[in-house]
Amino acid sequence: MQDNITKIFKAIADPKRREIFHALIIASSALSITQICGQFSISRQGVTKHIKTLEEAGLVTISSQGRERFCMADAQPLKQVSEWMKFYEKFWDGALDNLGAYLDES
Amino acid sequence: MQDNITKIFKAIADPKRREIFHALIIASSALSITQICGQFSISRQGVTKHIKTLEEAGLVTISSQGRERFCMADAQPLKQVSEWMKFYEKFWDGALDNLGAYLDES
DNA sequence: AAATTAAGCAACCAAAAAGTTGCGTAATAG
DNA sequence: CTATTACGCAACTTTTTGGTTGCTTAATTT
Repeated sequence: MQDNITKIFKAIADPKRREIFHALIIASSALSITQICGQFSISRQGVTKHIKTLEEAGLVTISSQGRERFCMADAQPLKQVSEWMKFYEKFWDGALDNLGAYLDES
Repeated sequence: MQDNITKIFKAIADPKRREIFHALIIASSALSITQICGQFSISRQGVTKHIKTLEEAGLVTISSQGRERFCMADAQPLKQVSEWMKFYEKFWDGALDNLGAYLDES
């Protein structure tokens, strides 16, 4: 499909997916699909699709128990985003000065 | 359209746009649309559209000079991404321990 | 055993996104 | 003045995305 970091970026680019991810992060336990549905105004299948996207990005892990599928957020992949951004931080504010710093270190 | 941070996320979610942004960041001067085109295998209009998306996210600023439009990257909006991520950093590695830290500070 | 519940799958739909081509126009070069 | 260049605009195509509904299956309840 697309490379890993693109999957992560795309996953968090959607506001509803960010909401779902957030809900899972702050949940005290893993949540089933139905439990997640309860918090949002979209259909179960809609939620399922978002969860799948998040899962493929590694931002959600799922463990099946009986007929239920419990979802847990995993923030780890966001490290990759952080890594990606590290390069560009040099260019925040007073781009020219920091560009100098960048050139120095290379 | 959509809120500001979503625009930023969406802008950088596309790999070609990340490439263009990168090319602009490391360029020693502002680049015209045509100059940017030279580095990528899509049509000029394709580039123009990507530039527009980046511009709307605040990641590119444009100054017109005669018939040319010179583009410059601005990394500043990425700060917002960094801000957004700050919350989730607590949950990297050993989620449980860090969750404790999060609960303490709230 | 029958009814209910949790969820997957597939098909479908509408809107957005990524990209193209064609044409017009204003600035610059010859 | 003419030719060329840099670009915007508009229309159009294809893919992707966000979302839906209907149906099925497998676990649970009652």
